[in-house]
Amino acid sequence: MPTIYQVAERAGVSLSTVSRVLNGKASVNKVLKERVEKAVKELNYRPNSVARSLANNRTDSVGVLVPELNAPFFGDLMQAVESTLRAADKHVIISVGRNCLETEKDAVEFLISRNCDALIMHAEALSDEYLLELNQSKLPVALVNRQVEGLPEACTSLDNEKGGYLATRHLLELGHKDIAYISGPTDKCDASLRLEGHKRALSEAGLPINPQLIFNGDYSEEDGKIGLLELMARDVPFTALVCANDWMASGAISCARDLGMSLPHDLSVVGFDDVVFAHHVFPRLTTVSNPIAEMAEMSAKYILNKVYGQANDVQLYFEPSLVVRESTVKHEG
Amino acid sequence: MPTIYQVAERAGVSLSTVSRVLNGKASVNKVLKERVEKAVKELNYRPNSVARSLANNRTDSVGVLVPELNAPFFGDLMQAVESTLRAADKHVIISVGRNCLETEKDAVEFLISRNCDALIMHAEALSDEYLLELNQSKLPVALVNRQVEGLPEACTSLDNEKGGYLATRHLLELGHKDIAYISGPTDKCDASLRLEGHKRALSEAGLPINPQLIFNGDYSEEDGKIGLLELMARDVPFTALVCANDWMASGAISCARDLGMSLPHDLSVVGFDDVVFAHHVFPRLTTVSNPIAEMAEMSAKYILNKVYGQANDVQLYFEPSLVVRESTVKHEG
DNA sequence: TACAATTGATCAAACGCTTCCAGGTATGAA
DNA sequence: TTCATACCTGGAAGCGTTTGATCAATTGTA
Repeated sequence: MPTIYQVAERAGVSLSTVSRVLNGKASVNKVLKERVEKAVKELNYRPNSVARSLANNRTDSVGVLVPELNAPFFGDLMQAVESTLRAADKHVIISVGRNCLETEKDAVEFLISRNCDALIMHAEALSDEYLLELNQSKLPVALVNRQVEGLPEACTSLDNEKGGYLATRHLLELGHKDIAYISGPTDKCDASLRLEGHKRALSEAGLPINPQLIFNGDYSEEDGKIGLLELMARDVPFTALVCANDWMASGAISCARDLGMSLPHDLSVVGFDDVVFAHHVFPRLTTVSNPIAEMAEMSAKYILNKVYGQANDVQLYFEPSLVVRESTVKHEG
Repeated sequence: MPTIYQVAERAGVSLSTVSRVLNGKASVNKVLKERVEKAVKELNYRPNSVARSLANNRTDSVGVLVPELNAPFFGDLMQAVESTLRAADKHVIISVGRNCLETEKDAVEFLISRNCDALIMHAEALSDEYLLELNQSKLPVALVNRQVEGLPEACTSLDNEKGGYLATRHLLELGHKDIAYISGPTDKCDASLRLEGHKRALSEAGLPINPQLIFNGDYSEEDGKIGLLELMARDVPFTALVCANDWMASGAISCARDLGMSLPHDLSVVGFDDVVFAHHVFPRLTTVSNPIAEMAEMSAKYILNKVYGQANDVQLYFEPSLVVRESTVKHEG
């Protein structure tokens, strides 16, 4: 591997000059510049990014923390972050948090020890205070799909309340009146907002909110199944079901089918997130789209602005929209 | 951020001593060692990984190249690589290749310029020669799910032929005799081997191989659909269908249903890979499991051995197995 | 007691780059 | 022609480590 010194030697200039040519900051005599460029080509020189980082105190790398890698939702997130950052010649160091406080902290420590210039995270267990302190003391932070008090400009988020509202209103418009709901864990902000939206839609339609028609799940496929069984066991009839994410919707649907129900006629189901398999389930899932890729892209752009002096437009709030497929039909009766 | 020098000062020793304590290589007087450790704690010192890399000529980072991030198959791969490497305190830099020669080369260049110590890749477009040269001249390489001539110990791979064989034999055992096949792109090794396996199963059963029952797809969901339509248009009857991956199987299944067929009775379908959504499709997909996570883990361990002096057992060849779900049934007749 | 052997600590160079500072050259004006 | 100015260029320090060479101290041995 040739060094900058060898380039300088070959071009017959000092290494400061080579450095200047490479970074294009200061102006350099045209003749020398060309000599340097020629030497760079001939030697096939590439700057050593480690040495550069040491001198610069900046690594051009961004840590990314996600709960897991093998889930469609986070795949979309990663994809957006990687391509945005890569286009700016920054690199992405990934780390997984497993949705667990200890692991998330570990992961952050790990990324810090790697001298990342910034962090982009989808962190669910870390507290607001921790994130605030991190952002102040150590390194800039961007949160995807989460609101942290005190970091308004660093957070992208979705109007989850509206999403819940859209899902339920869609069913109401189809004539359903008895609508069950399988919620995500209500200590999580997004889950409780989605539920709020559901309730608002019911209220606006002048319908009562029956707690017997609400089940609290944990966003897992399994809990979609358990939720449906539990709701049916309560013996309050319903013709439609809203699930707070697609996993639970899928679980509920396959459970319903196992019970011998014919979907969507016996039960209309709406999901949330529009993950990749939403159209693989049968009947193809009507769901609320979650623009996670755009949110992730914006988080990346925010970091690009904040840390690397770019000036991208950044949108922080996102609106969900309804994606109507085949899992919902008119209520006859 | 405290430096090693400040630790040395506080502990009243030279910085070389601190370095030795930290790296635990040379022996250090117990008293001094404790003083150093105390100082490290008090200052909350963490070694600067960039400076360390410069001095060591080693970054403790491994580049990972995958075709895409938002696909279940590669999510499993990434997950396995990340956790294996992370446990060894190495970090993972990701880069996407989009299955395109130019982009893959770019991605590799990018990772090289980032001074990775090694590369783990699921590369489909890069030639064997390129990979060989890369491995020899620049940095060690591990290939997941691919065989490269000249790099036997660096490649993990699946017995694709056997996978194709298992899929078709399963259908034969269910009494099917007219079995269609939607292949992946036959210039790809895995696709052509899967097809070989299919043919072997037919031959062993004494059945002819009818080219009219074979369609060449490109592994996309869309081509599953197109393939089924084309096969049906050829007017050679068949009661079962093997698809060379789950995406095409899913496409074929939803197309079949759109045509009014009742699955699995009108058509048994087998997929390949057992990706996460295989059990979301309806009927739940019978498929051939592809132990991509284990292969990825082994690739990571191989790198750990080769570059970082570990001594893990590494398995290079993997056997697929059949996962029977509900998309295949006995042929009546 | 004196010397050899061994242990352990320090010094200083090296890793490859950036950038401040000083000095040199060319340009234009007086 | 001379001097001030602006513009470039080269020298050298510094980024935070690691590590081989060197040297001091301690222990053991004759």
